Amino acid sequence: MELTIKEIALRAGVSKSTVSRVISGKGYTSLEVRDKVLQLIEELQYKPNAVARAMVSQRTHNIGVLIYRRHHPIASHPFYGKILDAILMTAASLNYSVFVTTDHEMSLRSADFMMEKRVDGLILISRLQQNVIDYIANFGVPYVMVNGSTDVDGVMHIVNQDEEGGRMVAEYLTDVGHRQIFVIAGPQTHRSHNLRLKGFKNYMAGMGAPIPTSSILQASTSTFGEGYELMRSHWEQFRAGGFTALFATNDMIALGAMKFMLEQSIRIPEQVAVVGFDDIDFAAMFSPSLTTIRVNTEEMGTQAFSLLDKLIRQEANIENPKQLVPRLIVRQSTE
Amino acid sequence: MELTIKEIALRAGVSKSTVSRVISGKGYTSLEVRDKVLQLIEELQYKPNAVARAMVSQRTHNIGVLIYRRHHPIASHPFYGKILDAILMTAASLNYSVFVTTDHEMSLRSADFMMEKRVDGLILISRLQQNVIDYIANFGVPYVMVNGSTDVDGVMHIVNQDEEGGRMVAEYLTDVGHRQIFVIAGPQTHRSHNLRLKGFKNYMAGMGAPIPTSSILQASTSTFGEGYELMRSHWEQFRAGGFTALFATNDMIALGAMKFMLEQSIRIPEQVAVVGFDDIDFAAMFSPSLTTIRVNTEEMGTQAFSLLDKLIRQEANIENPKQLVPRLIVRQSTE
DNA sequence: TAAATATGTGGGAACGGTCTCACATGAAGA
DNA sequence: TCTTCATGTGAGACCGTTCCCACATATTTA
Repeated sequence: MELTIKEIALRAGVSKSTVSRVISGKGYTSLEVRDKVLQLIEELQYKPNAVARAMVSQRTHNIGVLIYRRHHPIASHPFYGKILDAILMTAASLNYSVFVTTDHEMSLRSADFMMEKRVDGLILISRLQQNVIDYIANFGVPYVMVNGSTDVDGVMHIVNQDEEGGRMVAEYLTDVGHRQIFVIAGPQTHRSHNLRLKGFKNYMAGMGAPIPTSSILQASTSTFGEGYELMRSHWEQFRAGGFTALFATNDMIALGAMKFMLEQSIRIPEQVAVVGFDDIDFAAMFSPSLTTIRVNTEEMGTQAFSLLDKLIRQEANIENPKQLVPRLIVRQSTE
Repeated sequence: MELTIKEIALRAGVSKSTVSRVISGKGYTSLEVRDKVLQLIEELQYKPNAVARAMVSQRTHNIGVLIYRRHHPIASHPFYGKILDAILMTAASLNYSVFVTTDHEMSLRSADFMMEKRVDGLILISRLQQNVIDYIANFGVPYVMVNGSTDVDGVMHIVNQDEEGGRMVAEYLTDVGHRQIFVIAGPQTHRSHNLRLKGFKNYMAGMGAPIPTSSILQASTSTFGEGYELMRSHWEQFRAGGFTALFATNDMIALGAMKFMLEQSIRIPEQVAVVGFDDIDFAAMFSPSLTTIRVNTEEMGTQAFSLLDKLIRQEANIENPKQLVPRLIVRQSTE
């Protein structure tokens, strides 16, 4: 049925051991035999069976990416999708194949599946519950977390310097003269939103212009719709408060808020300056384009995979990853 | 080392055949033995080894998604990413795992890899060259193409009714009074752009208002940047021609063109009405939101996988998929 | 010249499952 | 009572590789 090493061996008049040696390049083979076998492989389009290979080597050279989500699939998510892309690229360059799965929060189904498929390692993106980590750790598969909702002791975690990013926003906005700044903060259940807010607040307090709780709106999801809706319902408060700038802890929220304001013919940045966070593709495309803090998603994906690879290869002295350095990108929404 | 069926059998005091029977539910097993084995499996957290299973069943229950790209990874692409998401969902519900790979045009590296991994089937997204198809077909693996750059004889192809969509745009724009319509057409190398343009032109000609070649701009890529750039370089021509509407054969181009016009303080839709195609998420978020033709990407992904599953299961009488029905979504950019 | 080493090859166990077959036993049908 | 059949179990081949080991032969080294 399937074209096997045995068939090649038969045609070449040698044993399968010899063919195996030619393919792997390990051990001795005469030039004569090598040429013959290689030619046969080319001719018959023989592809080694990675399944059988995994069976004996106990390594599949496959990894799994688990993306946790609340309600919707997010492989196409403007932020997480970028990270995924980088993982895909890096993995391919190191000859790994990648299973991509999304799962409901708390569900172990995907994780289960990946265990059965005997992936060499896992990358966990976004929110991740303790039970999932326990489950995976229990199974003994190496894993790396990317931009998780919380830090977990002993878990390798690739994250951005979110607190520093929040500080940068505050520094920039005050530098260009803003004092009355309104904030829409993403879900408190997520680490990055909390740290961004923290960095921002701390700097402002340090400047002698602390942000009162009343100027901070708590978003329940970090979506465009939520940003739009919160801006709509609080516009009167915003206007009355004499605010000149808005900081949203991610771009999606910022963009949603902007959309509402533009519909009300509020001029950005003249009446309201807006700063987001993430630098998703759409931030630059929006009109006006959005000033934001760029999170190096490509580096996140690359680092996550490289780290996982080290873990898989059981390299010695693996260091905890350094937090990624964010960068302020000034665009039309503030100047 | 690994927890195997043999170990379970040992502890339960039965043979591995019996354990296998309990797990698969095939054949007879006494209630007593069944309970004991099941309890042991639960207790020891035994996960059947899908690799070994694939070895004997000659079915991996894995499929591969190949996304071809020109220059950049596109798992995070606003259009293809949506299709990918739908595939991921559908596949998961049918207990398949999905390898996602992107590759350079013409490269067979990813395809090769998928063959070695012995995927049960392949889904090919976007552009796809004859050589890749030949290569895969030669290997005898079932495959389905989604929104490919060209139709290929005998290849199952999930596509949108692009020509009909183009017609809908023309009908709508003429209905609301536009006669002087400017067009930016995406790359001629892609089937969908050609058909969208064709449907549009045919309707206009039928209305006695044919579109002269001079009002059709040929884009070399279907990107935001290209839309922006083409609009910038041809704005004078546009203005002088007395055009009142713009049709771009996809949303990204349309959005790019809009971005330029908004920067020039051109009012949309009062001065220029704009219609795109695809209905990517950003279309609704942009300000003004974009009137467009919705392509049912979710259905595309779902159909693609369902079809592939039928092919894999060698179901009888598999019909060629029906083209998906597009829908006009009217938004702020035209009214 | 004998022993050690380099070079080349094949046999067969192992990886962790599935599945066919043979073989029990007990109950039902002739 | 003898056959038939449903129920329950275990032995062992097999899937396509890798890799260890045994065994040649040729080439060095002592």
